[in-house]
Amino acid sequence: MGQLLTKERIRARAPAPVPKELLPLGQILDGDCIAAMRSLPDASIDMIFADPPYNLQLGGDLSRPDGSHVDAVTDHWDKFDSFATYDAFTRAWLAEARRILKPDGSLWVIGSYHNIFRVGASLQDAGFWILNDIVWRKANPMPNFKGTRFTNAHETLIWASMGEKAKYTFNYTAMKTLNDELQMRSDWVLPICGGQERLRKGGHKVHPTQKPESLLYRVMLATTKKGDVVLDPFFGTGTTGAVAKRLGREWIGCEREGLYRDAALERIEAALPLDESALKIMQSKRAAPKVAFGTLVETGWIAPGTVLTDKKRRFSASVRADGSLLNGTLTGSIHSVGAGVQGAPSCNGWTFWHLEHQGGWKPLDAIRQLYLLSTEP
Amino acid sequence: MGQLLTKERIRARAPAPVPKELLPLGQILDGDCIAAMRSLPDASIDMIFADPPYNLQLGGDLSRPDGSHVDAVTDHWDKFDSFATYDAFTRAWLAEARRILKPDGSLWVIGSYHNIFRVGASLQDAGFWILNDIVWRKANPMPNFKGTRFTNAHETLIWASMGEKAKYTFNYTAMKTLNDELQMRSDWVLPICGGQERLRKGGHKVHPTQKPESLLYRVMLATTKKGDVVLDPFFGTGTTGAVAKRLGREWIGCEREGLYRDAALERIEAALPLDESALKIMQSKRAAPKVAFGTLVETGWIAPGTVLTDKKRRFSASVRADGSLLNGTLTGSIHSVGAGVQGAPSCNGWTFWHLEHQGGWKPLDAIRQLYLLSTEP
DNA sequence: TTCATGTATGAATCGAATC
DNA sequence: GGATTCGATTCATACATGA
Repeated sequence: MGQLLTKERIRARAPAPVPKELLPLGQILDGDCIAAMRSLPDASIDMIFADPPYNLQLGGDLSRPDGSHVDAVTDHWDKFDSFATYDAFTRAWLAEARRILKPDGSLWVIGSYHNIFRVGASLQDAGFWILNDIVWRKANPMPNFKGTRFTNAHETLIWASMGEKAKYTFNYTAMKTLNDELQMRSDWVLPICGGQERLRKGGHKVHPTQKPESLLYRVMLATTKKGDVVLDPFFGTGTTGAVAKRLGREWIGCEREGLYRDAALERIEAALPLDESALKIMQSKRAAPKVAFGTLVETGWIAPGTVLTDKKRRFSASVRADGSLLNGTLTGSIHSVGAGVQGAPSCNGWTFWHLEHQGGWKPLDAIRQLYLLSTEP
Repeated sequence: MGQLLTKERIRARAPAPVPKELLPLGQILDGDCIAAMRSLPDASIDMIFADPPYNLQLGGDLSRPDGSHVDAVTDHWDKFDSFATYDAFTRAWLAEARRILKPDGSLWVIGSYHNIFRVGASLQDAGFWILNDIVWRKANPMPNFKGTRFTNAHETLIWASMGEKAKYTFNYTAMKTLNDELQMRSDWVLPICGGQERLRKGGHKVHPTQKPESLLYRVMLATTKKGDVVLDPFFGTGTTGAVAKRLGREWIGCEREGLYRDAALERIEAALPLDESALKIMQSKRAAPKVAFGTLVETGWIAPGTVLTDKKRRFSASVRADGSLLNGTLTGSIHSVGAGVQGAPSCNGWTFWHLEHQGGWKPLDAIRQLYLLSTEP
């Protein structure tokens, strides 16, 4: 078993695989992740999922418009002196990760714009070969309260093999099935972790950055086989372990905070392998195609300056560059200006406003339908 | 003009702005982008949009920091050398970009997983401060034909200011309007460039990676003002120039391929600028002319003695002749009394205090809007 | 029980001008 | 340059409360 010299091993000049009995399966290694990984043998892990500190570098306190306080990530483990310090830390854990991964294993890392560019460059430098970058589009992100930037509504994952020519596992058909018979894309719409799933103690969240199980579910289903060994060097409250158990994968974690370790063990203990019907519930729905009026302006379907009227041509308004309408001194969205000219409390601008199109007088909604048709796969 | 020492410039210790007459507006500079940028004065550009080469194999497009040409990378290239060469090239053009950007200017870069992590890390190292990473989610991407990875369905843009404390332009309200009254998020769904928009010659596309105008439209509408100078160091077939002309922004391009320059000039020549009224965008209150509460009292919009309450009528205060409020022994501005009655550290009196107006219960802000409309030219 | 309403909150690099 | 003042700013979801 496993010690025989198979054709594949000879061709790959790979050493004999490490027997699973020598690995601390189903255990959370205490302490610093680099030291913990050092205790593992070479080429023994099938997949690593890493959620390292993001190095957020937050400024002062932040309040919502209603005056309530935003509970930020201020934990000591997210603090680094400089980019150089963070890079050194990143290179160190990536080197250990590379040593313990099998030649046909793969690496996942998740991050935000604060750290992901540094991590991505470092892992390329270390010899990893990027297979995809995946965008987790959050269905329900925190808004930008001060109106100073775009709402930070996504995080980025990198999926990489051991090298340009290295093999890796990708369950293409499973992904296609999960995505209603269309190829799974590099952008995934998933909700953030909350509700029942969020671990709480005394009314407070146990970990500030607990990841949703749906995210790990898709990662593991896509890029590991049943029985594979998955390592998470930043285990936290054990989402990776819980999902691994549910999907019949082996897991190993590294975590230095005792509070997190305890919560994770309790959680994983309670996790049950999923049956088929439960799997279906985990599937993500495809994002409903939603088109903002501004998109039609940006994409040239409706030119700025176009004059819109209502069906009976009693009212008119002109389109501006940002998709707002102008009627005398009245400006705003298609809905608010539609309401304004009628003196109505509200109005569906999509059906209220009309324009000349191909010889006919059509509601905006008809243009939106045409746009949607043109962008369908 | 422009050479006078204004209050603002003295306070900011900024040098005199560069007169636009000294800039090659509406021109495509021939040659290597680094050399071309070197011909531009310091602190003269409001925004840079850069679409650099994505891949090391496109070695022909690369130059060394000294501007000399890098021979095509052939069979013997080594991965480390290639990344290092690409990084050196990136650092070189970023350094020039930084020199010519105004202190309150901003930088946009677009890339894919092949290069964006290296570019992102380099621009952080150069002192740029990332404001957002933006995901361009392609509505109609190329499928993954071999079924070996996830469909690569997005590209990444980075938007960065000149530094952590630097100012920058963000037309928050215009973006919110463009997105049907919801904050614009960091993930943008836009179609790829095709159909009529795609430049072709003899049945073949002129440029392999022509960007859609809708993408540049959103970038420019969000982060530049009318009349701003936009530079594109990798001009290609001139999408940046065409959109700049349409939106009333000035543009400068750098492009070494004569074929692309010719196609770009022809295309931009044909582009039609939007007229003034269509160009107007929704102004945020920050940018709107300020109205003091006292002005509403002075001009009779709100009579001294009027009683204001909060929305739920828990608190009340009366208006005094000088525009101050009175609540028991508490007196002061609409903001400080609003904060005082709630025991809150701060309060926006404009939205907190309400009064009876034309049969309805309206916030002070609504009266301010009416006043502003009445005074508009 | 169901529905309507109110409140809490999530990896956030979140203000600008004047004194 | 630091402190102070003015006043601009939120989306989706979960859950508790009350009708």
